[in-house]
Formats: sequence, structure tokens, C-alpha cells
Amino acid sequence: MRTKEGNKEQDILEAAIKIFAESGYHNAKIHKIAELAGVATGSVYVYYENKEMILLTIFAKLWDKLFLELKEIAESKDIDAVEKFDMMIDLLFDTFIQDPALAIVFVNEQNYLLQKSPEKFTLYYEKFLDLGEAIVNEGISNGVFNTKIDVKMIRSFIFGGMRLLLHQWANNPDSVSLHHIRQNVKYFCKKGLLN
Amino acid sequence: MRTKEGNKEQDILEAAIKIFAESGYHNAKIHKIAELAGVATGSVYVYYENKEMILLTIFAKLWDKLFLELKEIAESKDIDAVEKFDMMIDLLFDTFIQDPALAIVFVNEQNYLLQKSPEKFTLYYEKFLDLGEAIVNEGISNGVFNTKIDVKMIRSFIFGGMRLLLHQWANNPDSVSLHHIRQNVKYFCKKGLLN
Amino acid sequence: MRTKEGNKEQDILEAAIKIFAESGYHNAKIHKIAELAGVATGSVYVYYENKEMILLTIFAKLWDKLFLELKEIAESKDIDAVEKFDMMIDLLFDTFIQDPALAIVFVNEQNYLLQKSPEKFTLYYEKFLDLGEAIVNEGISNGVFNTKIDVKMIRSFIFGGMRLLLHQWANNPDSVSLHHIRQNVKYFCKKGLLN
Amino acid sequence: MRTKEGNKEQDILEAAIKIFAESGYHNAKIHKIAELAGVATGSVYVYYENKEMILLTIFAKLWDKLFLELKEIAESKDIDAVEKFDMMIDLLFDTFIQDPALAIVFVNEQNYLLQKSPEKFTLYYEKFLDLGEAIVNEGISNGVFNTKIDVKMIRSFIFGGMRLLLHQWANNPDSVSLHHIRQNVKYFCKKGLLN
DNA sequence: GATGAATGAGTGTTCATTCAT
DNA sequence: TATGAATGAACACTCATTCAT
Repeated sequence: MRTKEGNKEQDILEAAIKIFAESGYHNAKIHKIAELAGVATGSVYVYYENKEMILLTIFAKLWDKLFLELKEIAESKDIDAVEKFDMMIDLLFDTFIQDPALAIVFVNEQNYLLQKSPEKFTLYYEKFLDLGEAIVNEGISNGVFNTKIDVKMIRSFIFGGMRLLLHQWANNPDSVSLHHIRQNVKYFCKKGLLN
Repeated sequence: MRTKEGNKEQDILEAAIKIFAESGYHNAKIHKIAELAGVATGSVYVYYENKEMILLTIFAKLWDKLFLELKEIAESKDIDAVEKFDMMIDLLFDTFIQDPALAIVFVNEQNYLLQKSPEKFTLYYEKFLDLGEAIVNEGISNGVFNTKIDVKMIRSFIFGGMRLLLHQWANNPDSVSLHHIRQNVKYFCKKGLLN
Repeated sequence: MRTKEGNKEQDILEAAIKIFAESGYHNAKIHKIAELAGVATGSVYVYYENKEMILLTIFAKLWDKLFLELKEIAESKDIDAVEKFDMMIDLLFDTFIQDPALAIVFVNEQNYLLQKSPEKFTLYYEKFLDLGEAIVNEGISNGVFNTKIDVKMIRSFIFGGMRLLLHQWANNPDSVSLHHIRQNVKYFCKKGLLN
Repeated sequence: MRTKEGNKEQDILEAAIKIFAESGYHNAKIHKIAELAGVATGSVYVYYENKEMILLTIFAKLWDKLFLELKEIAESKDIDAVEKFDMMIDLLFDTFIQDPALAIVFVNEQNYLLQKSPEKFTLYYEKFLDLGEAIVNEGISNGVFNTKIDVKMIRSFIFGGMRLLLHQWANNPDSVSLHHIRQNVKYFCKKGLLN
């Protein structure tokens, strides 16, 4: 039989990220993804049920990775809540710094997926946000973060703020230093959160 | 007095906001917009060059309105910077509270437009953000806001955070009180900004 | 507005009959039908929901016409059952003699439709067969047709026999005289039916 | 002894009959046939050149079998023509009673093959019909069947009639007794044929 | 301006067939 | 022989846009 040489499944996913980032999900053509991945058009459908499943897989893998890494941070015993918060911000920035195209797809298409197939999707990302919430709650319990804020709300606020900054950076990586963005976000958020 | 034609132009725009909110820009059908507006499909093209121009017009009007209202706030002599900041937050929330469908379109499609036709679009929205920046800078000059933050960055951060909260609210208006969101945002941001 | 000139709906149907007859329903291409009808591909879908609906419409019109004409025959007071039977045979032959392509489509695709969408289809054709059955029953009541046969069965038998003969004729109209076929069918069936 | 390979060839054929009966030839998927046969998709092509050859093989085997059995009947010295006719009808009914799926394929796809590849196909089935014709001619020579009918025509008529009845039965075997169908067909045909 | 029938380029998806192993 | 991953040509159907009236 003709066997997989290399990893077509992964090649297709990476090609899709690039094409989705360039043209947006709705204007991306399957045959362009196949071309970039170096496979035949039909092969895309050997690995993915349809176009939407490609997008869903991109997000599932992203959120899974983020969740697992944040989990390790959140469960560390010898790190205080403030530092954990810092590390969470770093985790997000570091993830996208390594793959700006992924950052663009993430920023542009997350809402679409959320509206189109919430049932397949919400889980992945709620789990991540829940961990972030836990970190802030830990800080509140320890008396370092103040009690006046609604954590569920602020976690979304911070997430949304970072998303937009990432978007601006991913579309024009040379105009701002990601390090600078990161410092500002940390400073601003911690000032808002600390007692 | 608005002529009959003027009404159609507006009817189409309002219908488009609803349809775009429901289905997303890319899945919205022109004939559905025409139907909802009570005009023939072809009439849409009497008033708008093409589909994208409808979306662009929605955003242009929105940002224009926001800009003009924020300008009035920013230019008031007898209001201090902190209060101006509060009023800016209120302006955004009040605008979208009156038209949740508009809020959804705004949140979901802003990025698309920004990427697709930045030349036609960026102006509108930069002008608004510039005013917001000016308010914060005023606070810094007056010594009430701290100097450690990069205002350009934080204006985007705050904007992105509010956008996501609005999105969650617009999709499920009953789950959270907009008043509650607003209080939290104000509290968190001012704590982050104040000296 | 661009109005229908001529009768595109009918043109498409006639083109479809020809293309279906030539290539069979499954190998017929919509764009070939459009081409033959002298319209754009998309126009086919202005008049017909999809490919299957074209086929269904062909059959619906055919059976409707046959039913109405047979009804007139069946209800005539001054014609005896044997003559009505003759006229029924003539009706079928005359219909297809006028449109051999229709005969081919009818013979080749009736089974497919019957299996694929019986709910939309059976009605039309059952009504025709019921009338044929009534004619034979009338002959039985009058004592001219014999009582040993199951009319429901024989009506299908005769129908199937005629269908195959029509098929052979439609595919090769010059090889046999339809008049000859008709005489034989009438002779054979009446001999089988008469007391 | 059948080799393993021989079994696969047969397994595929039997699976194809079932799948063709269920979905129709054009909607049948090769991979479904392979699955049902318990072989890999590619193996189908080890035994059959292509999809059409599978169908052709089904018919070739069927007509071959029918031909051989009818030949034995036709050549019997001590059976008269009328009885031979009866036996021919029985042969057809008995064949399909044993394999209703085959009956469905036979009825639905015979026309398609006839049109698509007459050169590869007509032979098989003409030979069978010729034998049937010979039986009727024998009856005519012997003076038991009447001379007014065109035998070539009536053989098709009878064949077409039986085909439709078989189709109705195969699709709904419980609604009618095949025995009953058979009696009616024999009675009707012989009455039509006899002097 | 207003209409809506007509257009036709465009694309996601299917699936018979191939072929390296 | 046997496999099943890989292929890519093919096509039904969509829909933004046009334009004759």
C-alpha cells in the first residue's frame, strides 16, 4: 500500500494555519491548503472530515496545549499567585510568539467557531479559563488580590485585551516589541488586581 | 424630511445588522437582507456598491457616532480625566446596549474588515482610539494616572477586553447584567491606571 | 427587470428529457442541460430545486397527462370495455411515439424514482394504473373479460410488457413498426383477457 | 476445492449484488462492497477491472445460468411446448425467488447495461430469449400456439411483464405470493398464445 | 429609482481507481 | 495477491452581482 511518508496530517494542519491566517477561514480554499501541504486535494479529506474540522482541530490542539501547561503552573506549590499570574501571561505570549500565523487564526476565527459549533468547542477553552480563574482566586484567598472584582468577568476582560494586542502584533510583528506589550499587560493587570 | 429612498437605505442597513449578527458576514445572504428590509434584491445595489460596502458603512457610522460623542466628552473643560474615562466606558456600553445585534457584528467582523480593507477602514476607528488616548494622557499630565504604562498599548488592551465582554453579553444578554460588567471594568481599569 | 423571454422552464425540461435519454439520469450533467436549453447553468436552479426535481417534474407531467386522458376514456358511457382497453393501449403508444426521448427516460428512470422518492412519486402513477384496472374490471362485470385473472397483477404485467417494447422501439425506432407492436399487444392481451 | 482467492472473487460479487440492490448501481460505493465482502478496497480491482465489470459479471453469470437451464428444457424430447413454456416461467421465478437482491439488480440495471455496453452484453441475453422464442415456435409448428402473433415481439412483452412483477415482489416480498403471480402469468400468457 | 430573473464563476466534497509496499 | 492511503478529475449547487424593463 501507499503509506504515509512524513506526516501528512500534520503538514495539512500547518498549511491550513498559514492559509487561514493569510485569507481568513471563509476565503481559504482547500486546494490551496493541499498545495501548500504538498498533497492532493482529496488527501485533505483522508485526514479531516471537512473544512470546519480542520479549524476545529487547530483550536483543539492549541487549547489542549495551553491547558496542560497552565495546569502545571497552577498546581505548583512553591509559586505564589502573583507569579503564577505572570507566568500565565507569559505562556500565552510565548505560545503565539512561536507561531504568529496561529495567533492570527486564533484571534480571527475563535468567535466564528464559538458561534458555529459551541458544543464541539466550548469545552477546550472553558477549561483553560477556569484555570486562570483559579489562579486569581488563589491570590484573593491569600489576601494579595483584592476582593472587589468579579473574577469571571475580569478573566474575560484580560483575555480579550490580550487577544487584541496579540492580533496587532501578529499582523505587524516589527512595529512593537512583544516584550514591551507583555510588561505593560502584566503591570496594568497586577495593579488592577493587587490589594 | 427623509425621502422614501432615504428610508430604504436605512432599512437595508438595519436589516444587514440583524442578518450579519445572526449568520455572520460570510454566511449572510444578500437576498435575506433585502427580504428583511422589505425591498427587492437588486435594490440593495442601488444603495450599496457591494456586500462589503454594507459592512463598511455599518462600521463607519458606528465609529463616527462614537467619535463625535467621545469628542464632546474629551473637550469638556469642567470634567476631570478620571470622570472622562468613566464616561468613555459608559459611552461604549450604552451604545451597544441599545443594539445588541450591532454589538455582535462589531465584535465578530471588525477584524475581518481591518484585514480586508484597512485603507478604507482604519481611519474611523483610529480617530476614536486617539481620543481615548488623549483622555488618559490628560490624566497623566494632571498627575492622577501613573506614567509607567504605555498608553497606546493599554488603550488597545482595554478596548479588546471590553469587546470580549460585550460579545459575551450580546450573545446571552440575560446571563449577566451589563451594569455589573461596567462597574467591574471601570474599577479594574482605574485601579490599573491611577497613581 | 430581466424577464423571461420564451419559456425557460419548459425549455429546460425538454432539454433535460433529451439529455437524460442520451446519457441516463446519473450521467447527465446539469451544465449540458442548460447548454441545450440555451440558458446559464444557474438558471436551471431558478426553476428547479435540484436535479432530482427535474426528473420528478418530467414524470409528474407525463403521468398527469396520461391520467387525464385515460380518465376521459374510462368515463365514456358509449364505449365498451374492450374498446376502452384498446384505447388505453393506443394512448400509451401515441404518447411516446410523439416523444421517443421521453419514452426512454420513462422506461429507464421510473424505477429509480420509485425507489428514491416513492412518497413524492407513487401517487401520480398509481392513479393511472387504478383507472386501467377499472376498465378491466368493467369488462369483467360485463362478462366480456374472464374472472380467473387477478386484475391488479395483470395490469402490472401488461404495463411492464409494454414498457419493454417501448424501450426497444425508442432505442431503435426504425427496426420495428410501432403499429405492428401495437397490434400484437392488443391481440395478445385481449386474447388473454377475453372469456 | 475453491482456493482462498476464488472465494474472494465470489464474496465480492455477492456483496455487490446486495449493495447494488440497496442503493442502485450508481449510488453504490466500491468501498462499501469491499467492506461487506470483507476485503480491502483495492482487492476489488484484483478481481474486477472496474465497477461496470462487476455489474456485467453479475448479469453474465445470471444469463448464462438461465440459458443453460432453459436449454435443457427446450431440448427435452418428451415435453410438449406448452409445458416447456410453463417450465420457462418457473425457471425465471425460481431463480429470483432464491435471491431477491439479484432480482432487484436485474430489474433496475439491465437497461443501463444494455445502453452503456450493448456490445459486451447483448449476447448473453439474446441467447436466452432465442431459446424462449424457439419454444413458442415449436408450439406454433405443433399447432397448439396460434400463428397470429409475432413471436419476437411477444417474447419481449412477456419478459417485460414478468420483470415488472418481479420488481414489485422483490421490493416487497410479503405483499404478494410469488406462487400467485406465477399462476396468473402462466394463465394469462397461455390463454394469449394458445389456439 | 426599483425590480427580480438571469447569470456564470467559483468551490467544497466525492469516489472510482491506482500503486508503492 | 492483498492492501488502503493517496489521488485528482469531476460536478451539483450557490449566490453576489447585473441589467432589461
